[in-house]
Formats: sequence, C-alpha cells, structure tokens
Amino acid sequence: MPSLAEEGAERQLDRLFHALSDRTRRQLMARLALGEAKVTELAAPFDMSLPAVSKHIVVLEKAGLLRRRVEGRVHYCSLSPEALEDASDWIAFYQQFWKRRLDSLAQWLAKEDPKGEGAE
Amino acid sequence: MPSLAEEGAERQLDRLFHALSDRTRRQLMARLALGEAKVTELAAPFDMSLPAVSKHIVVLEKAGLLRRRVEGRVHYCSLSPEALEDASDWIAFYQQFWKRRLDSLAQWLAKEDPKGEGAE
DNA sequence: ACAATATTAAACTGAAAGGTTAAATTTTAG
DNA sequence: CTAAAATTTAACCTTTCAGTTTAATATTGT
Repeated sequence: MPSLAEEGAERQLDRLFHALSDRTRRQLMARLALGEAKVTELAAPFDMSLPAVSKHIVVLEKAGLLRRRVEGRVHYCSLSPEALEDASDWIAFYQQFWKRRLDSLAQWLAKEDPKGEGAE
Repeated sequence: MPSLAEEGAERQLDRLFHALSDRTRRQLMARLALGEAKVTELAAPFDMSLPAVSKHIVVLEKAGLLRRRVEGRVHYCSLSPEALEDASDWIAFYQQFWKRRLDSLAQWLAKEDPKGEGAE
C-alpha cells in the first residue's frame, strides 16, 4: 500500500527523528546554530573521541540536517535546518488534530454545559 | 553544566524522538489519531506478533505520546499528543534560527545587491 | 470450576547504535 | 621530501533495539 515516494518519505522521517534522538547530536546542532565550525572545533567540547563525533556528524548529514564544505583538509560544517520541515510537518499534523479535538470539546462544553457545572 | 531539570528534559527528548523514529510507531499514532483502540485492534493491521506491537505501545507510552485506560482485561489506548510539544518547541527553535538567517540574507541582498547582479 | 480472551513477561536472537583505539588518507607547511 | 595536521576507515566491543516464541497472568462467559 505505501507508494515508493511514501516509502522514501518514511525512511527520511526515520533518519530525521533518529538523528534527533541523541543528545550529543542535538548539542552539535546547538553549536552549529551559532555558526559554521570545523570538525575538530565541533568535537572539542565533548568528552568523546574524534571518530565518535565524526560519526555523529555523518548521521546528521545523512538526515539532511548538516552540510559540509570541504576545503583542503578541513571540513566546515553548518546547519541545514530546512530538513527539519519534514519532522515539523509530521508533528504539526498531530498537534492540529489534538487542537481540533480540544476545540470541539470546548464547543461542546460551551453548548451543553454553559455554566461549567458537571465536572468530572 | 546541565542542571538536573535540563538533564530530565534531555532524556525526555531522547525518548520522544526515539519513539517517533520508528515507522511502526508512527503508524500506530496515525491509527490512534482516528480514535481510541484496544491493543488487539491496534496490532491487527501489522504483519508482526502481538507482543512486538505491545512493546511499541509501551515505548510510545513512556514517551508520553499514548495513554492507556485499563478496563478489565482490555486496554484502551488513545493519543496524548501534548507530549509532542517538547519536540515541537525544540524544532521550532532551529527553524526560527533558520528563518532569521534567511531574513538577514534577504535584507543583505536587498541592501548590497539590489539588482541581484553578483552571483557565485 | 473451566475454557477462552486480552495482554504482558521472559528468554532468546540478529542487527544496529554508540563508543574505543589504531591505521590509512589527504593536505599543508617547512 | 618529510613531518604534522585534519579527517575518515577499519576492526572491535558492549548495549540497546526490534523481533520471535513460549509461558504466565488476569479477566470474562458458560
């Protein structure tokens, strides 16, 4: 039933949410929000080996959240938060659904129980 | 440096994003958006054992995305998407950052290069 | 009391995640 | 040319994850 395009969208959401599910990677994004940085700079604050950070960077990159500009032997990383839109849209759907439900509830309460009497 | 409260917030984000990073769990949420359902009903569409689905439900529950109402031997599950707000807020920060950057870029372009001449 | 139903718990498996250290690669500087 | 610097690759380890199957635990209907 899932089309090929949906299939890809699902895998993208997998990658995206998985990328965001790790604290170290979220901290990397926080650092990058301040501006471009070399891999070594990114790794410095972490109590973790450079290859470990390098792998996290790759995860963010594959999720489309990080761009890399290679200049000689140094790799400059920067945030690419457009990718967040997919995650954001997915979440928004459920929030909107929830909001609608609350709205209906409010309407129902206003109609059926205008004085807020019968509480649970 | 991270306070105890932040520590907890981080773990909550871990749980939240991790819960969302699995396709089966997202499909469960999609089903639940349509309304409350028993565990067996939730499991039915999946080509997967009942215990497997049961575990997914627990993951969503621990992330705060799903509520369970036990009535005798049947467990009724429903969506609890308020929990999404934490994820949503986190994402919104980076999107806002991105938007600000685009705004500044637009301003800069409007100021420095009003005719859009110097391209790279 | 009994059998069927709804669900979780336990024990196991294979694969993926996140870390390590040591080597390979590429580029720059002297 | 050679040494140092910036990164990734490779090989490995341990833990977590997602799934399985088989049992255990309620609860309900007869």
